[in-house]
Amino acid sequence: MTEGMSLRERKKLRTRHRLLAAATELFAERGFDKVSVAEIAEAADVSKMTVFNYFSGKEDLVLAPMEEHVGDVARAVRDRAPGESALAAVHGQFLAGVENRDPSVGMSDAPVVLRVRRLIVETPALLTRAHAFSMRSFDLLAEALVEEGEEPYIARIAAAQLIGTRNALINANHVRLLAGDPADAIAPDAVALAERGFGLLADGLADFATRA
Amino acid sequence: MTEGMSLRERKKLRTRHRLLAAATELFAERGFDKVSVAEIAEAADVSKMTVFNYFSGKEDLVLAPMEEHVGDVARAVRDRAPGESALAAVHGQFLAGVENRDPSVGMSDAPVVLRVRRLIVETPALLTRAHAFSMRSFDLLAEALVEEGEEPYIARIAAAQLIGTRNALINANHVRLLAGDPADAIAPDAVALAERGFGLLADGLADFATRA
DNA sequence: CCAAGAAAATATATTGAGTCAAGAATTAAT
DNA sequence: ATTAATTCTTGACTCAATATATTTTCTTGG
Repeated sequence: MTEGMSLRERKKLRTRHRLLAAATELFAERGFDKVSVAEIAEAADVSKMTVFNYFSGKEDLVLAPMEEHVGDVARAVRDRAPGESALAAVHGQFLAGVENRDPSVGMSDAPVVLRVRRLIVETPALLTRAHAFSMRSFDLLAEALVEEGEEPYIARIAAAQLIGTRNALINANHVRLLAGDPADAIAPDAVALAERGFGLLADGLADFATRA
Repeated sequence: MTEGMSLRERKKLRTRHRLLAAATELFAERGFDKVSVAEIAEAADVSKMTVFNYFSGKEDLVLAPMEEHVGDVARAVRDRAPGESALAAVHGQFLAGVENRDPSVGMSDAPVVLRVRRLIVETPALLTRAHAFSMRSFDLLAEALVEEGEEPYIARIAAAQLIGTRNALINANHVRLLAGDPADAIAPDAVALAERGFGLLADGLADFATRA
């Protein structure tokens, strides 16, 4: 696993893991805001500055793993089969994630995932940062659509609709997981809600919530 | 305008305006991050703590005026005519804003508005905070839809689609205004793009960006 | 009109996140 | 092995934000 790495690189990786472990431990114990970066540095036996060298902010000590998924949606659209619409690609990628119980679509009930998730929802700074990832996800999707020849402004509108829908679906999963439901119990509902949510997008909101 | 206010209240309002003016001035001159709150306090002839007494953070010195509009969309939906859909209400409210050259839909080319807008887009901290307002806007809209009897998860999905579309339209306006186009020049395009964007939502994305 | 009480502004101190310039350690090249 | 280039680490610093105590300013009942 670490072969082909220089001493420097191996050390770096170990330090990174020490920092993540120390931070998660302390945050889970006392909450995000009640732990200072200095304490984390001390627990991982490095200087405060080194923490910022490895992570671009205190928030990233929690959210770094999530960052790898910002390109998922755009990739799904780029890689879609001939004849498939962007919406179908996004829908399909979501369903695959549900099937795999993937944390990136809010479908893992692993204790460590839930603990981190709980930490995120009850910490405004983390929610904000998580939202920034979603923004990035949106940008990448819009870019992918533009590269396919869609008009930029239209691409951005469609991307907003697709990402917004997906986020709402992920959120619904989080709500249920944090309420204590096991992933296996909510998976069928997640699939059904996705059908309706993306269905709304496919068929239109024209008559939605029409006042009596 | 200020009748019915005690001397204290009038003074308070004036101090608030002094602070906003001083902050905007300094930020425009040297950039958000290069100005300290202490300097703003000094320029407005007030103590540092008073700044935090009037505004909940440095960011609000720029974004406070925007906060008043977080409820606009939800209100438009609540107040819509019988027979009108939620989408039509949001669309209508947007068109009205375009017509009035309202900054809240990105349609004012007043120099001071443009300066603030430029400041926001080039300052990550401000973008983040602005995004939080949009989040609030979304929550309020979802709430309004739930109160009308829509299922909560569906309401949140629809709200995400509506707010996302609207934000993308507003963004398009900002891009063009910052490129130097006058509001009168972009208004017709804004109306046309809204037609297409909300049209996408009304008629569905089913065939959008289908791969050849 | 004035004195007592309420509200607001100020001065000052503390905490904690994030930046910077300079030095220490690792790697690569001669 | 010596040196040069690169990368890591650090201590000292800046600044936002909070907390506390003191002073100034406004209101109001007698």
